[in-house]
Amino acid sequence: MLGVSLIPIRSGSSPAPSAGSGAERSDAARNRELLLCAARQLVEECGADGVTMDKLAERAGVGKGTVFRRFGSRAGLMMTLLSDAEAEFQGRFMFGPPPLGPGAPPLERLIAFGAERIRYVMEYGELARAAEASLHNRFEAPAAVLWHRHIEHLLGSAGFDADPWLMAMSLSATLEPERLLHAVRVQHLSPERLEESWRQLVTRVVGGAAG
Amino acid sequence: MLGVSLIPIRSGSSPAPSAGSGAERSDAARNRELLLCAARQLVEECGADGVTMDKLAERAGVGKGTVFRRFGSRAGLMMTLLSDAEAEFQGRFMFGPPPLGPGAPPLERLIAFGAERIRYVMEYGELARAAEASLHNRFEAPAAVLWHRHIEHLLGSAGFDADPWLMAMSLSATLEPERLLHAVRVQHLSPERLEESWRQLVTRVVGGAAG
DNA sequence: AGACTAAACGGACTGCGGTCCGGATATTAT
DNA sequence: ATAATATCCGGACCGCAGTCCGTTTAGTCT
Repeated sequence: MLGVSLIPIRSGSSPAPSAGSGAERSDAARNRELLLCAARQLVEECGADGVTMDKLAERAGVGKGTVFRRFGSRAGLMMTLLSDAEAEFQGRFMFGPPPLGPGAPPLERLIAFGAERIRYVMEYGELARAAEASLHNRFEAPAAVLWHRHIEHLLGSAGFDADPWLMAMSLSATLEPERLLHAVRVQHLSPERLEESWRQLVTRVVGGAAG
Repeated sequence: MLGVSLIPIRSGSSPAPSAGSGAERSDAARNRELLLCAARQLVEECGADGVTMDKLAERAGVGKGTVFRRFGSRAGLMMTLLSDAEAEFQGRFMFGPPPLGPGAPPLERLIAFGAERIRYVMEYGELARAAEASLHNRFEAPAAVLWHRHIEHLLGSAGFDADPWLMAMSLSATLEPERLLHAVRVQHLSPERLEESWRQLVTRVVGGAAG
């Protein structure tokens, strides 16, 4: 097992600086707090899709440049807002109790992973969608890479013998927020039905054999 | 079999008006020709991602409003540019020779469909990606609905007995242009490897059975 | 031909994400 | 305390997709 570090995503509300030489300047820290607070307010008021960088800057009482220096982009802002929930989810499927965490058979872990992911998207879907929107490298995002590796690893453990890397890509595609949100919110499919279909999918992929 | 109409997408370079009372006005027809011609030039020069609506309007010598009246949106423009290739592809998998068209066993048709789709994306991927970008209802686009129904139908014919609608959604997700382009252009996977993984996927999905 | 009308035109305008750089400020060294 | 400096701030600015509405024009009717 590789020594993968947990939570490679942006530090959430924690005050710790990322790296480099000196610590974070006090005004910068203060502004980050203001921005995160204002952002959460705005998400609650307008929904994730209704949050604009201008509104956020105005609400927090800072300049627009400050917003972009802090978060890099709109997607970066959304990732930051998600980071706590994301870290908690990562902890559960990597170190938590079975069937999601280690201890259960790989196929059951895969099934549980999909089910948990669907629930996650039902709760944070808008943020998650916004976090990967327009990002030219949404597939390289640390969280996405981690999920991919996890699925790939479970496929391998379950005895899947043909290109687990690509199969993990296909399975990840099924669980993308945009698709799941559309299925539930527009086409009115129940999350339970999505979970059952995921179960069918992974069971057949792991179990079946193709010449 | 339902009487699905072929090519429900935007009429390409054909001069025919869509419907309604009167025919298309002559200046409108002239401007559409100018716009399509200019658009193809720009795609060749700048790539699909480099085409902006302003550039297009200037190149065609028309106002910006005209561009949007004609195509509705940037995505609409891209769909129009794709319509010929798209119609040809649709014709092939619905009425063409086996194994893609009718006559071959469903599983072989599914395998061929993925392979052809991958080749299609290798050729028109940028346009296809741009055609479904930012569209709030990319999943409702006529072409996407048609593919979905086709896959669903093949799954049913192959004896798949559990929620073919959702399974078709998962399979479609694997074939999305953005993902395939990223796999080939950024991660340098060969199209052949993608095709083989698709073959594994559909074979297992169709063949295996899950309690 | 001349008047009438519905359709098409065009470009100014808005809102957005993102960039840039001159000026302000916190921190450190003296 | 004062000076030096690296960092941060702010908002003007850009390019883009998409909208709006006053103006022009093609087709039609007399």
